[in-house]
Amino acid sequence: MSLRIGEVAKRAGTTTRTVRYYEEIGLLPGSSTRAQGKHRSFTTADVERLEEILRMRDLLNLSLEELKDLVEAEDARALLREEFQRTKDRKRRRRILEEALGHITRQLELVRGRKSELAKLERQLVARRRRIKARERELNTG
Amino acid sequence: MSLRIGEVAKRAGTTTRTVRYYEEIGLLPGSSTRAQGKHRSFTTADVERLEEILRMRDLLNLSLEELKDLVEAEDARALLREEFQRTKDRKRRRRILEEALGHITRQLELVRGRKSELAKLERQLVARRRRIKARERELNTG
DNA sequence: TTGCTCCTCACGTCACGTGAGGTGGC
DNA sequence: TTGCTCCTCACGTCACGTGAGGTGGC
Repeated sequence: MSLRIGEVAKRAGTTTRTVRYYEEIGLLPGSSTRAQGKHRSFTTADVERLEEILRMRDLLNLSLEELKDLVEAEDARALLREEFQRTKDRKRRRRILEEALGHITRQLELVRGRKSELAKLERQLVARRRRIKARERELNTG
Repeated sequence: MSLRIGEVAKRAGTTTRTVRYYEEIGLLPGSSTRAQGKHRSFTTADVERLEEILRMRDLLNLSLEELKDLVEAEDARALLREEFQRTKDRKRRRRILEEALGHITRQLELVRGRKSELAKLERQLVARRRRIKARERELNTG
C-alpha cells in the first residue's frame, strides 16, 4: 500500500514541509524515479524510519547532519546483517557482531546520559515539591 | 564578586553570543544601568539562572518564548514566597502554596513524559543488544 | 604599553513555517 | 466537475555562529 506525503506526516506527527526538507537534504530516500511535479509515494517502512529520526532528533537533540550519519550507520549495519547471513566465516561473523554491538553501545550511552540528566532535574523538582507539602502540613497543624 | 560575560558563558557551558542574545530578548536581566559600549557585569546567581534555562532548553526542547514564560512564572513565585513570609493570613498562605504546588507539578509532568520516552528508546536498544549478544553466544557454542 | 577580552553591527546558517500560484488524483 | 491534497519556488523566522572593526581593563 502506498502513502501520500500528508498521511506520512500525520502518522509520524510532523508536517509535509519537514518530510520534503528531509528528502531534500538526503535524510529520507526520495525515490529518484519520481518525475518533476509528480506526487511522492511512501511506504509504512518510510513512516517508521521517519518516526525513528524524529525521536532521535527530539530526545537526543541531534542535528540533521548527525542524524544523517546515524542513518547511514544504520544502513551499513543492514548490509552487514545480510553479509552475516551469507558468510560462513566464523571470524568475519564475529567481527560483524562486534561492529553492531559497538554501535548500539554508543547510542545507549547517549540515551543514558540524557536519562540521568533528566533524573537529576526530576529530583530537584521532587525536593521542591516536598518542601511545599511540608509547609502545607505546618500550616494545618501549627 | 562580579563576573564578565566570558566567564559566565564558560561556567554555564555556552557562548558569549548566546548570553548576549538572551539578554537582547529579555530572557536574562541585562542591567539597564549599563552605558552603551560598557562591559556587562554578572553575579553567580545569574550563572545559576542561565544554567537552569539551558538545562530546560536542552532537556525539554522548550522555545525561548516558552522559557520566558517559565522564567516569569519563576519570578512570580519568588514574589509570592516573599508575600508568604509577610502575611499571617492562613487562607492566603494556603493559596500561595497551592499555586507553587501546581507549578511544580506541571513541570514534573513534562520531565516525566520525556523520561518515559527515553526509557522506551533505551528498552529498544537494550533489546537489540541482547539479540546481538545471543548470536555471539551461538557463534561460540554452535 | 601589550594582550586579552569585551563591545556593537551585521551578514550567514540551520531547520523548518508560510504563503503564492499552479497541477494531480479519487 | 468539484474539493482536497499535492507540487515547486521563495521569502520569513528562530536561535544563534562568525567575522569586522573598534574600545576597555588587569
